[in-house]
Amino acid sequence: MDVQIDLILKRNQLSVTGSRMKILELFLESKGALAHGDIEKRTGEKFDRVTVYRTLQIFLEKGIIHNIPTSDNSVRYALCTNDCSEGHHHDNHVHFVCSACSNTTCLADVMVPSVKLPVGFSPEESQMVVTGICKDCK
Amino acid sequence: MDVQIDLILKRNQLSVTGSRMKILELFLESKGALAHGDIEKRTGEKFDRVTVYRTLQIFLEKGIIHNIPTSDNSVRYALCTNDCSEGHHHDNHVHFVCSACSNTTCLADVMVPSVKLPVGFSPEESQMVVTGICKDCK
DNA sequence: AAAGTTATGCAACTTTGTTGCAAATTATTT
DNA sequence: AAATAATTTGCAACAAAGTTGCATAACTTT
Ligand SMILES: [Mn+2]
Ligand SMILES: [Mn+2]
Ligand SMILES: [Zn+2]
Ligand SMILES: [Zn+2]
Repeated sequence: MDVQIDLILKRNQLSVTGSRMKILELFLESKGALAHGDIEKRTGEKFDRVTVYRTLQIFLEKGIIHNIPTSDNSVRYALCTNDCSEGHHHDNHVHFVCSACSNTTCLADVMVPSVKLPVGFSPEESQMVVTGICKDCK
Repeated sequence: MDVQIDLILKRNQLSVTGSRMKILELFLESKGALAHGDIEKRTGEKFDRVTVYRTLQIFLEKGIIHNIPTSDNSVRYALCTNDCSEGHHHDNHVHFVCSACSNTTCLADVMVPSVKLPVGFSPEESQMVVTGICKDCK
């Protein structure tokens, strides 16, 4: 695990620091997505709030995590599956938000379907969020 | 216009007040979606921030407006096309966010396609957001 | 081990959203 | 049309979320 964490950080030209290791570890352990608040809780107030913000920010830029669109004003992040790189994300899978446990899951095997847009609109990226009951809550 | 506004408010058992009329008017005029900030700007600081929050809140509950999922932490609202009622929205159309002008458009004619989920997941509602270049910016 | 580089934590601040309550406005009744 | 009842508004005070500059601490390179 520690080796993997080290590898991911170095691959992205990030210096290996306590907060980055710990936060990356959280993402690797966690099945679903994490909000800023989750991370603060699970790190046990060990790191400054500003550090958490900055770490998430740089992980996002580097393509280590991606964020997930939501209807409320919460911001959630999940680990990128693979081959995402600086500025180029390829996590075009569907996200599932459970209305019971409110966990957010990356459905890595479910691709976002393409839709036919009205004339004049040219798509760049599509995101899809499905709410409902997850497999742990049914 | 004024008659229409009056009608919508009364149909939803809302008392007809200055702020509600004005904010509803903004939605009727505007082609795209509005964020809380847009509304504050366009009303010209005429109403208290709290009033705007509460008005949006009740419009949402009544099914007069719906909110649109975004990847950043912004909250955007758009007028419901029709037949949405208290607690029951039926705006299952695709939303388009322009990366040039950053306007958000309801693609009322484009339905959100359904996807096949892994076993154990039961869907309730699906939302889809497409980013790209809109017809005004191409 | 020392120097150079980068990240962290603190403080101070801005923005965003919430709550209680008295005054004002709107709806209803007489 | 005036009085009463019900609802909404704005203010104040607060809480939560996010940002920025800068000195210190930690990490990396030599
Ligand atoms: Mn994902
Ligand atoms: Mn819409
Ligand atoms: Zn669940
Ligand atoms: Zn545009």
